[in-house]
Amino acid sequence: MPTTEIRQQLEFIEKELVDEFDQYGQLMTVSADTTILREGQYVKVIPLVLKGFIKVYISGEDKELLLYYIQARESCVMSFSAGRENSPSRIYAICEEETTLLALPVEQVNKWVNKYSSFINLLYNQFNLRYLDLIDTIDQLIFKSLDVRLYNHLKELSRLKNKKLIKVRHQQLANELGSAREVISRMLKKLEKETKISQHKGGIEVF
Amino acid sequence: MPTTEIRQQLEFIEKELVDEFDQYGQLMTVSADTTILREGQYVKVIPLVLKGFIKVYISGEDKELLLYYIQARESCVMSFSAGRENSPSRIYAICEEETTLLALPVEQVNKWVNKYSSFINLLYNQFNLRYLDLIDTIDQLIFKSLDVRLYNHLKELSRLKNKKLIKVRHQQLANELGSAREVISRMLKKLEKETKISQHKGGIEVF
DNA sequence: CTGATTATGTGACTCAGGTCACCGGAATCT
DNA sequence: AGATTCCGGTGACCTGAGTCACATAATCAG
Repeated sequence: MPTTEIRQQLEFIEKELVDEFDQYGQLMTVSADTTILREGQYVKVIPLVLKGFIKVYISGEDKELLLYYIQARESCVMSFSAGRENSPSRIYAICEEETTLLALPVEQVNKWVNKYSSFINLLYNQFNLRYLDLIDTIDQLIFKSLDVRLYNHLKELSRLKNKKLIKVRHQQLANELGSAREVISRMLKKLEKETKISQHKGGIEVF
Repeated sequence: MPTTEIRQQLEFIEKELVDEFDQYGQLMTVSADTTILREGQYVKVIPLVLKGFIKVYISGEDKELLLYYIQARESCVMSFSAGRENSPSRIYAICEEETTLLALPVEQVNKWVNKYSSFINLLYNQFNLRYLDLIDTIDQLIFKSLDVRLYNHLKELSRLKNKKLIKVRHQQLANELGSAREVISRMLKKLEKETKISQHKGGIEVF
């Protein structure tokens, strides 16, 4: 990713700060299906996603649950506060597609917070986003039935990848929703009958 | 609550900042069973709890779910970022007991963030706490069965009120866990059989 | 093309937890 | 004291969703 393109991506951040990003941050490209953070690990960088996205989830024995996605121009601020407190991660983070991100060292971020007033706005904004994501996840878990959750998830995937046709295994959907494959297959059929989606060999189409 | 006592409570915050709290913050005592924030409302102050605690929950049609408690010396930072973004609250906040808190105006907090470096640590710390609370809630919802959740909740209540004997209605426990009264009654019986708790007229005793 | 792997479909069963209807006792009211 | 309301207990039943055991497809490697 050429520097000019990055600058363009980050035009919502003041120029001097982007200069510092250049100097202290590490630009990295993560290949598809790479786990970048595991439960129990300690974080010392905060990622700023430039291209692609990061999927964040929790995992228990033989089951997992999607928490949220971090998209381009967003950041995993929670890893930041965890890093500062030196508390281990409770979550897993994986890049499903090739993803470009800027890894910013926690100590530098600390300094920037004091130096650039716009930066702190960015952080708060991100805190708020994540918080709302989690609230939404909880809301769906407790108030919505699985078919609704599945449909919402498909819409989210469609939005995220900016495609109508989603190429994804039933098993993966099951994992993301903390359910079982057979159940998802059945629900997909049901959603198809309700003409909310349609399945063909290419993938699932969301209406 | 006399000023000296408040100072004592806040000794972990630098003196000059507490002076500013004095000047700009509003000390208030909220009587028991008062809702201080509803879904859809906009927040313009951030509360710092001095005594008692705030219960935070979400509510759907005919069902609700406890998210977390805000104890003494903690703050509802999420309302802070929401206030800044001017996004409406997704949660409800209620004081079940008489609670003393210091209401700090969002604009002032913004200034203090730049002025007092220790303050920002406090904020991050709180962000992290809330984040972990939510993750834990989700974790329990998806990975634990109701009896375990109930037991954990009772332990939490016991810890929070610093009492072995908890005076609480079955109906309220049901609300907090997003379940039904009959179910909770049954589970309490079960927990009693397993000698994890015992019920008498005074309330529930947690071992 | 063929056999092997991987993905999906489906019926039968189980089970946690929610719902309903109702009861009896405790507390509160008048 | 008698009535009323609140709270907890209990059995019968229902339902969403997970599990098991297979049956088909679809895809892939050689």
